[in-house]
Amino acid sequence: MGAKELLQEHIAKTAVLTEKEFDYFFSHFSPISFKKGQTIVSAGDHVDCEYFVVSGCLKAFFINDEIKMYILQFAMPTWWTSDYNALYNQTTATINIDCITDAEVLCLSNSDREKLCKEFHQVEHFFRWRTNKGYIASQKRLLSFMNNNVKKRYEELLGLYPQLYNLVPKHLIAAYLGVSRETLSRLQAHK
Amino acid sequence: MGAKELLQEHIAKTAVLTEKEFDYFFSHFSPISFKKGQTIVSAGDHVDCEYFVVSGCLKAFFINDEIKMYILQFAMPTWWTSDYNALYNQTTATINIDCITDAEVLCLSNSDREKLCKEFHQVEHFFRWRTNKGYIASQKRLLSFMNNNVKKRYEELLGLYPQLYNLVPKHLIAAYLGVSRETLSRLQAHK
DNA sequence: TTGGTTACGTGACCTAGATCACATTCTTTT
DNA sequence: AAAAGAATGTGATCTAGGTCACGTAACCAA
Repeated sequence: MGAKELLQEHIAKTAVLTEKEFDYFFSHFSPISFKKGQTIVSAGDHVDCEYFVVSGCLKAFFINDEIKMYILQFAMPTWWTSDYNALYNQTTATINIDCITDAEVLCLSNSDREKLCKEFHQVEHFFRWRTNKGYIASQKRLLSFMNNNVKKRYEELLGLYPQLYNLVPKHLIAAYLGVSRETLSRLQAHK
Repeated sequence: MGAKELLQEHIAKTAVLTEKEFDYFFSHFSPISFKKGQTIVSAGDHVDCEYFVVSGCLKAFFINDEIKMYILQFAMPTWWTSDYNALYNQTTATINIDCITDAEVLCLSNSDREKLCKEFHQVEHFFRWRTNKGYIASQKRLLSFMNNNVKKRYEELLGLYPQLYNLVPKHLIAAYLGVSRETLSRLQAHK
């Protein structure tokens, strides 16, 4: 499936757009291809776009004291990612986004999103629901953080996204779970 | 300021509604008063409404193993709260909401929200932005959880909401920070 | 193919914060 | 104002997970 069809199918789940409206909507997106390891957003950058993942896997992460990395999100096909704090508040990025694998994304600028939201009630509806889901997922993750130990959080993650196990290196999974790679490694040993 | 004016001023920051439109919008809200300690939502309940806080302070919390409490949110005037997971996915509540102080809220049903969003593009716009802010705040809190020790998180919280220090008991602040009350108490001792 | 970089495993030790136990104060209720 | 119940402080101990150190295996790139 092409990028356009993927986006169309994705949007259709929550918003109703005519073929013509969707074409217009889609015309605001720019496709970009990245190689494994390439950087999309660096801390300190001005952030102007958000990204819809068509293929591959990205990570959005925070680096503390130039040493420790915490992964906020693994972004897989049909997921959206950006530094939303920077994007909405017009500040520079505090997080980084790069490619765990080769990836194709569709890029939508902040101003185009706002324009499209204004022009089409259904587009505004779509983005409300998308953010809603993100908010609910984020609350769940926060709760899991407070309530569960590493082992449970690891099992929970693999339960939700089994493909991660083979797709991303273990030390990145550790960085998502907020533990050291050594601790994660020991978990697997004792099963 | 009355409940109506508070809501009107709150909405006006992100959405433009005529006086008449706002009156209609407001007619879907039911005011309710609660006493300190009263429960608004219990885990297991069917959740039908979300709540706009007019006065007082609520807490939204999760109870684990009937023992430990984790506070997801302190809800103060102009904040919205509910079990959004239950509300949007039509499942029963997994979290509880009750009153830390006497409180007045405005209650909006899920179906009325969706109806109003459909009827007024501006209302949909408002709810998109509200959720957006919530999402960004939730991401920040998650990051703070991974990145900071208890002391820093405590200072961060009091920096953002100084009024909490006198308003809510320390063991609830501990439950928000995800630490034991003893640890929080010791933090204060050593300054 | 070989040398360098990145990923992963594992032992030894350390520390932030949890848990348990009990004392003290502050609030309600009567 | 007294009694009961919350909220808080603080010592003694315990433990999940971090840190450091080192070894091995896998994956490139030249």
